[in-house]
Amino acid sequence: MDITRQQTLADLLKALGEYNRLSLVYRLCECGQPQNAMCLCDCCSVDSSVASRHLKVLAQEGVVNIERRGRERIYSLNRSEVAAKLRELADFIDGDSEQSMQTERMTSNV
Amino acid sequence: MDITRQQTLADLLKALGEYNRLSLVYRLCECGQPQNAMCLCDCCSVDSSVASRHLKVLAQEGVVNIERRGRERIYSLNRSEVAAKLRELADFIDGDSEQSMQTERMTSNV
DNA sequence: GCTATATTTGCGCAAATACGCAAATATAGG
DNA sequence: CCTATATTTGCGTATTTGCGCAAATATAGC
Repeated sequence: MDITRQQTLADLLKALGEYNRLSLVYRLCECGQPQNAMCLCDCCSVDSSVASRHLKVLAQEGVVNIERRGRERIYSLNRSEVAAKLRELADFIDGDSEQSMQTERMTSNV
Repeated sequence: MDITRQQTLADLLKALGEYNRLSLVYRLCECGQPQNAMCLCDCCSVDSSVASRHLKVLAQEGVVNIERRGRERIYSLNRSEVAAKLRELADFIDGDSEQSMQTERMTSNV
């Protein structure tokens, strides 16, 4: 496995793995439409500066897109991309590749 | 969304979102069979104590199972469970539920 | 019991991280 | 230009986190 890809994936998971950031993602997911930061920062009751920083992290990892509209930033979820990456990892762990089949039942080979 | 579940999911993602811990998961995934900690700690070239702690975190989050065998601990991946949780999140983000369809194309409603 | 191996735990340290506040910046709208 | 609103940035702080080393613990095998 590519070391860089592994690091990139770890960064994505880390970005999603913080409670308030995950809350932002959930919020964007549930409300179904792009939101500005003021609106988003309600959902995790933190200072707007904190929300801004969290959203920046999410943007850096490609989780959200930013669209400038006047003095606002409109954030939208990168639904398909993020979902695809998560599924890719799930597939790898699941062992759709060869290595799982010889294992799943071999754990009792003591 | 349940706050506790959200926190649990965040914890899982955080556990996976650290480079060396993700390396351990990859290693367990690729070698296809359970491993002890000595063997695993090679893959991320850290002290065995560090590997032990990382594996403990992964075990707490249900990523790996521990089986005691003599003085060794044999770690195995909880493949299906972890993959299922990742897919669940992917599905949620993807928006298999109602809210996505009105959105995907509405992001251009400026 | 003694020794060797595997793992865990205590400790300290350095770096990263999340946070809030206040100031700075950007821009809409008068 | 002035004001109001939205966002970012600088700064200080408290907490968390990853790490290595050494000591402690557990167990296999003699």
